[in-house]
Amino acid sequence: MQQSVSSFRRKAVCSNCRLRELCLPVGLSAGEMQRVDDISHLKRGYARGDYLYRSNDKFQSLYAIRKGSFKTQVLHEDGREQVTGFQMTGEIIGLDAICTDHHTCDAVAMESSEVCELPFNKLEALSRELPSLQRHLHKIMSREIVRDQGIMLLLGSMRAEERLAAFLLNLSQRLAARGLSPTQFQLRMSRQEIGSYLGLKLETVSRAFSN
Amino acid sequence: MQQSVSSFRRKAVCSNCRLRELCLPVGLSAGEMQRVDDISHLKRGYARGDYLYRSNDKFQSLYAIRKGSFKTQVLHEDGREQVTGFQMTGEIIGLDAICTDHHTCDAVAMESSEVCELPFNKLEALSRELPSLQRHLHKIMSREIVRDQGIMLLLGSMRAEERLAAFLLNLSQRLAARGLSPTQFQLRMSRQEIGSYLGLKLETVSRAFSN
DNA sequence: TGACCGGTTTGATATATGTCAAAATTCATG
DNA sequence: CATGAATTTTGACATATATCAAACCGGTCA
Repeated sequence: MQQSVSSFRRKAVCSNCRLRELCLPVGLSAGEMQRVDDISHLKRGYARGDYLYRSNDKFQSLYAIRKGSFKTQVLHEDGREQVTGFQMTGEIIGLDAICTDHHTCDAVAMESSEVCELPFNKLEALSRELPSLQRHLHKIMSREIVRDQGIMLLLGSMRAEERLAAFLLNLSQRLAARGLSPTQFQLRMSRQEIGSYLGLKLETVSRAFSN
Repeated sequence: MQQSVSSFRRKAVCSNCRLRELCLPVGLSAGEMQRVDDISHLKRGYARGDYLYRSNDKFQSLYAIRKGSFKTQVLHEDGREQVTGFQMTGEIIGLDAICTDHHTCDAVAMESSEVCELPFNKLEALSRELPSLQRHLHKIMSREIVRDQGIMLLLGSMRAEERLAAFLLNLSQRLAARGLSPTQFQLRMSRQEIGSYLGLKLETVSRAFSN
């Protein structure tokens, strides 16, 4: 298996989720990181189409994506759906649920995926002890707010081609940040899903690609 | 003045900002509330058009709106602007700035307004001591994320009239929650601003109103 | 191999919203 | 109270995107 070496290293320092390698360069010491790891559980075996959580599910945990990718979507009562994001390795999902204690969107795996479950009560308790964890958590939430602002700008004031360009650029940057090729990558999402995310119909997305 | 009685009460229990009356029914004891109040400063005298903060300003504080209302907007380099929200009494703004330590949007007063400044470092320190404050802060951030999801749904999949209806309904609910008339109220924002918020041109907003 | 199936592309046309311009209204100011 | 500026409404028309339909793929499975 291509993972045996890193698995070994993981065993040595991080019995559980190997969160250190996700969640970005955060100013946590090894010991602090270990404590976060101690409260988290690895959950594997999500296949394309599997739900990580559904709207209205009781809120228990945040999830750090360890492998694969997910989409999040909100559903209007009348069946309309809006994809609110595509999340990849190292990103945290579930933040929407804190305010009502229930999830307000669905999270669906887009490929074979694994996550680290982070029980939120424990995370809160730990972040009272560890100021740098506390700060990190706040930054993650704030970053999500800023991301959302960007999407509002996109949906509110860009035309179809610009939206698609912005989307691809964003994807490219996030891939590059993970050491993957920023110029060549496979889109895990359908035209339909991209369209929902960008506020366009799939035909429009398709045409925007052809041009 | 219509405020003299409550001013007196304020003096007695809350020297500073009278935060207890804002920021919603939060599970803080009087003593805890007092401690939050102790770190906050009242800032008054914002007139229509005044900036509370600007994009790229160094992040210092969150602001609880104590009187009046603000709009927040992000600017695209090419001059396009997108209004990302209209905030009223009791709402907290500035959360976007945590992640980069700089504000990512402008906040502009829409009428004569006052805010309580909440220095974020102190707020974080205090929330390490007071779990219920910590939880409250997380809920506020999460609520903002959920609000943004709702706007994405609006911008991504509703037609002009629906957007306007959703906007007015939301406004009405927030006013009602503050004990104001939910059926009759004055719009403090221009057609242009509403349009920017809803991803529409002002003429379209105007027409949607007429129909 | 061939038939099927979901997803995608392409085409023809419809429609919602944008654009530009003028009239109407409201607001500010002297 | 009068004047002009700013905002809003209304109209005629342009256009980007949606809609509907058909053809085109690329993979899966018998």
